[in-house]
Amino acid sequence: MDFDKINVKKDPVIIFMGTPEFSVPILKGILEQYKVRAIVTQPDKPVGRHGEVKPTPVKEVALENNILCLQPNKVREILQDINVLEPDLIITCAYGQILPLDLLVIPRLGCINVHASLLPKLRGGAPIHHAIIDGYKKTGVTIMYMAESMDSGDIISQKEIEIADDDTASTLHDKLQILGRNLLLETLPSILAGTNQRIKQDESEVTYGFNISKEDEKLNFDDTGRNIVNKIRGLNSFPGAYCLIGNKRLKVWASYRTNNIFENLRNGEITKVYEDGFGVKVSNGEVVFTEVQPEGKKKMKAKDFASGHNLIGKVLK
RNA sequence: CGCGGGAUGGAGCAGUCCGGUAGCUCGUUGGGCUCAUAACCCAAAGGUCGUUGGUUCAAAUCCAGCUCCCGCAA
Repeated sequence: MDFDKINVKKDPVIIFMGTPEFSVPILKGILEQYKVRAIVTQPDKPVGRHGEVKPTPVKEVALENNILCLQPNKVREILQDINVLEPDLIITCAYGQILPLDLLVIPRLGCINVHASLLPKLRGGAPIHHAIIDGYKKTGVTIMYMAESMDSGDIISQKEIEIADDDTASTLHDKLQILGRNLLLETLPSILAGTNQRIKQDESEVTYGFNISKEDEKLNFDDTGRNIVNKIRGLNSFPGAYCLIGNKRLKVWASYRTNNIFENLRNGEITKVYEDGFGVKVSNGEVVFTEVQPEGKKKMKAKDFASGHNLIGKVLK
């Protein structure tokens, strides 16, 4: 039988590249409607306290669905394999490595990426965290073509979302992964048909949200209450913001700011113990910690922490 | 065998080095004070000190093993 003559649409050959939890709903969304020829993800790495080697969340989906899974240390190592598969389209989402130009030019329809911000805002590896830390009022997801320099490619489609005052990086992450899945599924037909739009990024509007560094996780009580609270919720629930009490780390998981002024206290000094936590003096007022976690302990209500420690007069750093 | 902290009434902690009556800040319950209160005062209940074994006249405490929890680093 000659399949070309009975008008059977050939499935596009799609390769998916992604790694963390964020990519999973997006990959699953694709799998509901399309075939995926191969999945590329980061190598299994030792994770956790005992160095257990665990597959990446994306690899688990590949295994469940019996899809070819490649885990090169460097993408360059699998250029040949990708070439052989003759992909029509490569879809990436939080893969974790820069794709070389040699790879970008392989698929007939190009390489597209699902990025968790409204590009050109927040290019980089941690757009969700930075959207909150940097005090953005809204963010979103972008489907774009991939270019050689990071997150600079032409925009295909975008969807916007408000950042709520009680959003954390974690809740925003969950909202954006759903938004990203929906937007990708809406956009894919036009991409596969070659009818999608393609908009250049406005370079004058570019901001960055690079990966979180150790220094980013440390609270600075000379900063404003607003910035401190944003940092705390922007790093919840991973990796967490911390400060030092004595020489021990204290992670801070939740907080709010007040307008109370304590002029004769130093920045970082405990102000008061309240019903729902304890206050810390900051440059322009006070931040009340409501959930904390000392080294070696579980998360606890800040009020409970205060019960077991005499905090008045202590200074956090 | 990566480094380290921890397990003590319902919660958070002290006590362990140097063995000898179970302590602190809260919470809960009852009572009192008050126009009133999440404030204050008084009282009560609630713990075989993670687990197993050892040493001892005597173990939360010393010794050995085990289980579970967590921080750092990757």
